[in-house]
Amino acid sequence: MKSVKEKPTNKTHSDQPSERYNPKNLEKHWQKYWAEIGLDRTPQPEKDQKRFYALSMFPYPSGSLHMGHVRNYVITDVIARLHRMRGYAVLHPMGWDAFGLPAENAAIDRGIMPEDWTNQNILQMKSQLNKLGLSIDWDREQATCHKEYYKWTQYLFLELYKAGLAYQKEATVNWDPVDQTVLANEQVDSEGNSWRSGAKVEQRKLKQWFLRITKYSEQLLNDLDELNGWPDKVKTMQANWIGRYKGTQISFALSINKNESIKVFTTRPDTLYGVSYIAIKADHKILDQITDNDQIQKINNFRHQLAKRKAYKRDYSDKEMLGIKIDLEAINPINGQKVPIWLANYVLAEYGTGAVMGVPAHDERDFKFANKYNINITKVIVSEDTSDGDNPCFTGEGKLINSDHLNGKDSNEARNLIVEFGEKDGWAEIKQKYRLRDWLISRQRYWGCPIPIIHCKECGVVPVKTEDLPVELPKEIDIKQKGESPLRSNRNWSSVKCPKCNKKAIRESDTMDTFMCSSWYFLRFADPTNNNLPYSKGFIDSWLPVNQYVGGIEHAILHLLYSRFLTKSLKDIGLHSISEPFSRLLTQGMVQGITYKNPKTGKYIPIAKITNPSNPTDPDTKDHLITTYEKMSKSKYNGIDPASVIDKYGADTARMFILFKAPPEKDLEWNDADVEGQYRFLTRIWKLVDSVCTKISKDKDYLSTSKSDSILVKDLNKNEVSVRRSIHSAIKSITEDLDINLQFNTAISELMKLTNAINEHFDLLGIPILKEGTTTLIKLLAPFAPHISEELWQKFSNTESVHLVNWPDYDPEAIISQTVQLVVQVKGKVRGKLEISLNMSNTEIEKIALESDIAKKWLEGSKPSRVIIIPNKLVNLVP
RNA sequence: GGGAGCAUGGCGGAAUUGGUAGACGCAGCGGACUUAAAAUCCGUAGGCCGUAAAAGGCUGUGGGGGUUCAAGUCCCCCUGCUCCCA
Repeated sequence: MKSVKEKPTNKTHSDQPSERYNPKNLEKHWQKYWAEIGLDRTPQPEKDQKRFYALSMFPYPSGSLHMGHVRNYVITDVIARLHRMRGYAVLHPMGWDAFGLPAENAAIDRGIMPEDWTNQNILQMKSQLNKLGLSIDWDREQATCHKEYYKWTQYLFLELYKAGLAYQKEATVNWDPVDQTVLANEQVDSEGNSWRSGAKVEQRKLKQWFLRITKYSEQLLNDLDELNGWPDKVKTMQANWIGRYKGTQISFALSINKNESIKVFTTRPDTLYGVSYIAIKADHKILDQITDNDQIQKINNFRHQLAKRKAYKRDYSDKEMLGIKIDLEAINPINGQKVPIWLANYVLAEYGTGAVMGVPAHDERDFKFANKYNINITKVIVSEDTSDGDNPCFTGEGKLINSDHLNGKDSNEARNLIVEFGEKDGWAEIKQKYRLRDWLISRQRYWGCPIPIIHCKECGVVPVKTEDLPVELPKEIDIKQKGESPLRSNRNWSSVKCPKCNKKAIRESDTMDTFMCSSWYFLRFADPTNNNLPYSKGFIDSWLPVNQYVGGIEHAILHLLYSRFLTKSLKDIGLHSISEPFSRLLTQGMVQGITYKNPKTGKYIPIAKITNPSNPTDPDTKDHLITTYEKMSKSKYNGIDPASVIDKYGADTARMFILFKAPPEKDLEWNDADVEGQYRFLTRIWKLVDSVCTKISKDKDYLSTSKSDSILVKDLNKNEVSVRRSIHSAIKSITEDLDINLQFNTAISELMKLTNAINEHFDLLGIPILKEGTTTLIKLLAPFAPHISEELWQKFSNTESVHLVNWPDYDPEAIISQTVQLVVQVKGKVRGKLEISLNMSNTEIEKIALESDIAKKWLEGSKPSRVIIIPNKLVNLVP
């Protein structure tokens, strides 16, 4: 292995490659060298130096690095390396999203403490990561489970608490009976199952901590417009999640007590004359008006009936509708008619006002409910389209009937009139609502960040004093404890003195949702060792927002929305001045492995058992197998271990493959043959550089005269001009692909084209152009395949790392060709091509085209009626 | 059910945003080197017709229609797939 100082020109002067490409030794060597010169460390930016913050979503330390991680980190590494070469001060850090359930499960299964298990995994993954040659500044590493970090998570929680953004309330929550914990709405799928355990989620009432994200609904929605560097898809998903909608709130007074009213929310006030009942949720506060014991008993029975069903509230659609009529009546404000009030399970408890006006003729759920309980149905809208005239439940818009003085008006007009009248009369109000709910952060688990609160009988909720932070997780813990949080059962830990009155008090035993820990880590990276504050304002304002954030699409809503919320709220608290955390976002696709499945048994077959990949069969049953690409997982036997790929081909090949195979946002199909293709390409570059060095060392003329390498364009031969064009157009397109388009696959294909172009004309090229070509190629390759680039760079007697040299600029003159190909079309069809000189005038082009054999053949002597000319490109003759 | 997106050779994917479809690579085929194989190098390649071979022609970006001198790209309809929300 050569050191940096050795001169490559002293190598064997033979036509044979003097040394074979051996990634294994070479990569280890350069990784060590980069560590020594501190290449990866974030520099103190010089005055006026531009900064660039590249960040991958930090991983959960599961203990093993998978291909999804590799893809993620290689992408940011390419971008980080590019910007370093372009003279930016680059921040490219890494950390660990280290709290969470798997650590507790490991503790339960294997008796290892969550902390030890996590720390071991971090060490292991870090060493795996380092084999990829990622230019990560490990000096800034953070792990959310380390007290140096979670101290500040707690600090931020208290800041939110003081600002009124963290609060506690009794709430119906999603309880996971398997993991014995509460889940956020987002962690429950549409079937009502836990995202983690898969268990059917139950409803329970518990006192829980919430963050008031809804205060920021409007900002979170409106500011999406400013995120030009985000995929539209993610913005749409967030907008839908926040879900702003407009409607009218209408008050229905009670017939027995006009001072009490039920507020309903509707988008269809035009159907107000069609209201035949009011449906309210089973715990609506209007029920306090009921004093009759029989009634109260009836209501309680109904509540029990609902609780037993464990119906998940978002999953009402195909559930049986249940309701009971109660002895209260409401008054329809538009006509003074009395309408019955029903308790109904289809009224969403946490959404809207907890009450709806039942208009069975024009709402499907109301229709279903009214049919079941024989509630009368009044039609008030008729469709103007006669084809759906007989539909008993018409949800569209139309003309009003049975609506007194509004008869004959259309829905839109009627809506406006009713709302206008209601507003004047005081029973209607236009309201903007959001689907977004406050963020439930309480978890009844051990391995999470403790909520720094003390409950005192005298003083109530008391925040832990800042100087007492962090509230550390106790080491002695019975992790297998079920039903109650293990923290609460540890009385040594949970019994404390009240900071205010010094009397006996109890610690909050809930820990925070891990999304809380991961919603601010990108801030800490800018000021990673601050002992007095989570971070200082100056560092945030100068390094953030993150210039390029890269991660999986699965975080499109939760992580990204929470991070935006926290960034905004901490700005309002005054901790920094930025209002959005990530200015540019790339959501990379999955890495999929080839998967063999027996369609009859449904079993997955390991690839090792496939004897004939073109006609795969089940080794046991001999059935023909179906071949697909699916997300890599152990159960499908389709995973590829990054370590084995690096062992065989080197990290550079793995990086090249993963970048070349598909555009970053698309799923990537792992394919061994393509991996070899990338290895071949790197070997081809290796050989090319070797040949150039050999040619130089044999050229006594060149060596003795110490000729300058600068290129005199006028002296170049035709081939040299063409190669020079390839060099400079490669610089142009690769720079644009990396900086603007984030198209790594096309950037690599440009590298291939350049390599091919130099190889093709090799013998006809002078040494200066060969040198320009290969050294430029090496510089352009450097962000993608950093190790081989460094090795090849040093063959040209360079003493500085290739990763510290300037990214090449292209010469616009060099790209221009003096002749261009003119496409000749006749009636829009390509009939031939002509070589013409650059910037020919339209008249000349027309003349040349008309005189050409192509025109003679296809026009058969007739004059074209029209000639369309795109200069330097195309002429279309229309007969 | 609502919303968004996608559909290009045997495969992964390109296409300056309306101007040469299939860049680049993989797999394939033919050849060179080799006793042989691997590796490497050279050539070839959408489909169909045509020819001894060429030349040449037709057709072609899921299907149908439209706008335009010109459509993978824009518009309408249909089919299929994916994602998000119910």
